[in-house]
Amino acid sequence: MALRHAVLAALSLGEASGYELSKSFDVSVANFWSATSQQLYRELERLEEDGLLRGRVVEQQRRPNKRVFALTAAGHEELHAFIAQPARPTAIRDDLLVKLQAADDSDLDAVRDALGERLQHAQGKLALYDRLRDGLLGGRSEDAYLREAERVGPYLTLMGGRIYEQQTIRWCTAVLEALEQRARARTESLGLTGD
Amino acid sequence: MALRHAVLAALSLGEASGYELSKSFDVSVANFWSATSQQLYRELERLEEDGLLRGRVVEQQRRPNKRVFALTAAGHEELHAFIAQPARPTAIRDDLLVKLQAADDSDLDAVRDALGERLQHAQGKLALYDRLRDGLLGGRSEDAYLREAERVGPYLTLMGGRIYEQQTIRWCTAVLEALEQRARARTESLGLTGD
DNA sequence: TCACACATGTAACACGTTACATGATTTG
DNA sequence: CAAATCATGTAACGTGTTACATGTGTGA
Repeated sequence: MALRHAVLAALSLGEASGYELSKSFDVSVANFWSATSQQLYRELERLEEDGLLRGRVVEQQRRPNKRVFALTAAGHEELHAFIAQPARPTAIRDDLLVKLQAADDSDLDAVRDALGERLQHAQGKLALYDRLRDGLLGGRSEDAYLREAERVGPYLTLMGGRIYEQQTIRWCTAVLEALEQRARARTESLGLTGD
Repeated sequence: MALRHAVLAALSLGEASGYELSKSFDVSVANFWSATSQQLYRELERLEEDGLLRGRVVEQQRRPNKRVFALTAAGHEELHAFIAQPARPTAIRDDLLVKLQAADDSDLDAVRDALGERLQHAQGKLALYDRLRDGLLGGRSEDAYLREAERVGPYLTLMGGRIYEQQTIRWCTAVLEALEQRARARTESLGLTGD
């Protein structure tokens, strides 16, 4: 029951179609949960079967019809119950960390590449989050927004994502620097290592 | 092929039994990948079948025998290949963010509890990582360690975990404060919101 | 003596990924 | 005219979680 609640959370802000959800759950956009469109279509079916969502077909001109889903009362209840229930710690699982953990000196170039890619990706996401943030704030200050807005969740999760990407950028930069220093030190003392 | 490489990475530093691995892959200890012991035993079987590991039984007095696994040459090759291969962005999936995203004012207490728990957990992990760090450094400075140590991966992933927990602590604290300010503002202006 | 650490596993199920399929409309 | 966007799905497979099972030795 994991994606389930993420979908309910997304729909708690308003109805959406599977396709629309698949946009905001995309790995390179998501700020609180990610999933493929295939997962979403499957989960939406189940949620409707279980009575937590209701879908209706919206006919469109010049593009395919879509099915738009909205929470039912049961769906809202389920969400409140989920929020109240104790959470377990989140698992760390990151390919980049595995690579770094296992790398020896012969892997240095590959690891540097991987770190560079991650760095770029984090910078892109940070820029995206900043744009989303400006959109949410709409000219108001953060303080004013937090006082006045009806729902502060989306803003606070966005800030979570923002801090996460900032930290990723700092870490990648530091690790790249450490690896370069090490590489320099190694070439300067050729053959004198490992004694 | 995800856990697979994490296990190979862990064993690249030296042989270990399933039980020993299950300790370091525990959610509340892991700094680069987490998994349950059940997953590990299953994966170790497969890795041995595929010739990437070799296991041998170590007989012990006063406790059950254990099977200790070590990388084969093929295992090392597989690791190098994995490190060289391009990585895809990591998915964000966090129950706490889902809760925050979905929360309305009636959920505030539950969300505060969840944030408090996460905060405590992060503080515990940070303290643990600091102890592990001291152990790795063994009195040397970070600079010296990065120059002299044979493998810097474990230290750098540990620093990744450390930064991650520090950032979590900062974020939780900021969110808790924002929620409290909001709660105060709400009770002061009863009934005047929403216009 | 009761709980916890050590040590390994099976079985069933839930969740996530990848590949494939279809077809209209808009943009370059 | 090709590519991207809109829109929904099926099938097969790989990964992760939960519950259960077993038995010894150590410390409170």
